[in-house]
Amino acid sequence: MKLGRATIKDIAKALNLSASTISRALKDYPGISDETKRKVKEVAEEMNYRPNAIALSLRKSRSFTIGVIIPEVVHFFFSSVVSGIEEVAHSRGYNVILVQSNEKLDREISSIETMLSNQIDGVLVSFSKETKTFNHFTKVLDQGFPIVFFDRAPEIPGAINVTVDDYQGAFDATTHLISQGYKNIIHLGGPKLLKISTERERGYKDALTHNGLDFKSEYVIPCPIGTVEESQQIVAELFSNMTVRPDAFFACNDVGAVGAMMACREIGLKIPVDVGVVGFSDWQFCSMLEPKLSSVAQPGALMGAKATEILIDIIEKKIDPESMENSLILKTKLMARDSSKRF
Amino acid sequence: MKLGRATIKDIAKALNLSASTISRALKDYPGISDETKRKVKEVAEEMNYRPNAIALSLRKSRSFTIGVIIPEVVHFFFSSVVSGIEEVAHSRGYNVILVQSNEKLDREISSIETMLSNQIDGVLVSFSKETKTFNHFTKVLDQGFPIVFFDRAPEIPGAINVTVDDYQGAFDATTHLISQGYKNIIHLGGPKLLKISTERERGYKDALTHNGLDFKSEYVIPCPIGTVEESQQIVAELFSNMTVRPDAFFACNDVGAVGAMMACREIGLKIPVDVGVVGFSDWQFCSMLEPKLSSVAQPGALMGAKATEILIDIIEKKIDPESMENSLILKTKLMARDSSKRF
DNA sequence: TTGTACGCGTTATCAC
DNA sequence: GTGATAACGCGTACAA
Repeated sequence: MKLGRATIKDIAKALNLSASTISRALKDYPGISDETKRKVKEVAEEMNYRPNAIALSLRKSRSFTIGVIIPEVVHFFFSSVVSGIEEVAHSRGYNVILVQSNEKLDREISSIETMLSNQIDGVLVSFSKETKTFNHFTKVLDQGFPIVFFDRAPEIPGAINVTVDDYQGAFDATTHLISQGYKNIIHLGGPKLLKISTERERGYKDALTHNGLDFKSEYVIPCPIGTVEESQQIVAELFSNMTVRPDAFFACNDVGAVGAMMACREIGLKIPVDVGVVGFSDWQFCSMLEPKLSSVAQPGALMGAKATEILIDIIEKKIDPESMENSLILKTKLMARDSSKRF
Repeated sequence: MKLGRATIKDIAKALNLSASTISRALKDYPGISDETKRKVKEVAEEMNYRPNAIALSLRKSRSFTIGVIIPEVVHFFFSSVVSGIEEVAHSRGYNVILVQSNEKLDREISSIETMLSNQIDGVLVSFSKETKTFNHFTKVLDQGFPIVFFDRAPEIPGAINVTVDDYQGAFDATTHLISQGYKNIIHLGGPKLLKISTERERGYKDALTHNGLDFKSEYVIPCPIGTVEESQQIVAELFSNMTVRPDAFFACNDVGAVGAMMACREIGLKIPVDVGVVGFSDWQFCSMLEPKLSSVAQPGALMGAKATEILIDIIEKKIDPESMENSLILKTKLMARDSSKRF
């Protein structure tokens, strides 16, 4: 009874019954006298018995636990996703085990290993910036282990991916800028390796040509690090060097957009009068800035929720991974605020 | 071999050896021929054997997993803490299982129950705003189950708490405002139930009297909801009603501070010239605002890391919870930025 | 209505 | 050097 870890056996001894009777009584099996059930439950309560989930896992080869591998938690988008994941998992009776890769490939690899060792029922993954090959995923995937990817999803045949429509989001944002009369729109890009970056760039490009504007490759400027300082500096240099003056920025993420806003303010350009700015992700702080930053909202919590539902459905064999649509693309929503509205 | 879940027994059969030999060979026990070891490891690799952590947990009554119960993940401070927790846990060979209470008491209660059921080795807790009684903690604590509280910590005798020095942080912030010449300083308070709120208010009060200013209870204004809109509205009303014009705000959190900034801007007051503002927590966006918001930085990741170290030390009996200091108080750091600097 | 025996995967212990 | 057995906590087919 130490540590309140009373087992079925302990109850059995206390009542002079067999372990199986206790087990059955606790689960209201038919064929156990009400009297016994009552007694058993009473004693169980007294000894504060708690079923041992580990023993159950071992028996059923199921842990009712799902794993989550993300680059980092301290990130508005990812924490939103985790929130959605946790919510759905909890409501369906699953625990969530969380690992950050810290954008490192080796931690990503070792994480799935531990997860498998721990008899995790399935995992949700958004891979690291370092990840270029996917053997560590396909290997376990081929063994029938359920994995659902979200946001940063690999192009593996048969992999199930939940993403947002980055292309459309970027297209909308750029179109919006054009509709507000901006003509020289710079795109501050993200890490080239990630599909989300290339998709956003593609949306930007198509929106331009679709609206009769020229796409100029020198208008796409990568911000590999992803800090405010970086984009602020890049934009500042831009204004001092470029022959044609940019009048708008569509950034791959909100942090980049903030940098652009700061750089503009520094050289005395007014937003949105002189320069328009739109970000991507719609982090909380967008509406706290002055002027309020326009941004493309990604449904983070919804993404987490959807991905989790799919994963658990696969685990519980409610759907067959072979026969399903292998990608779910969620809609983004342009939040047009003061930073890009001239009219 | 289905699902790559080869067991020791499978290897034993394949090699015509006993399970115990395999177990020993895999762990390089003395008294096993090198030849056997080689073969065993080879076959294990081939069958891609992975030790079953669940079986191990059952045997050892240890899961090498710690639980984390927090109000919500989508929160800069808490996600920082989680990051620190995950980091330390990982480096010491522990998994992290995450649950959000969503500020609900009942979810908090059921969470510890599942954790105990899952043979979690110990938990880290920051309780919900709803939590007024602590029986659900003391009950398991008394059974010798390791719990370490962080940030929102209860006043239970013997409970181990890791917090930041809210009092000193508030004292510093208020003193800073005074030193900049502000005289009518309003405190935008947080939820009364939380000790962090009362401590911050106490720090504010003491800083005033310590500097020869009067503390007026009507200058402490609660913001129970905690949204930008709420504090914005409260501050706006303040300016229209109060006889004495406030010239500074020390908010219990950054969101409240932003609301104050917005309200001031709306009625044409310049920050920091007319009004000074300081927040608490130093969220990422503070330095993205215009003017940059001064705030009291709390070491979130460090707090998570420290709490985890203590918890694991207790679990591994490296320290005795009875004989240790039962509270660790981390220092805050005032980040004085443009929103409060007149000189 | 209740008890017995077995297995989930692993390892410590004793035996040969 | 290696094997057999028991035990961790639980559920269940089979017996009584």
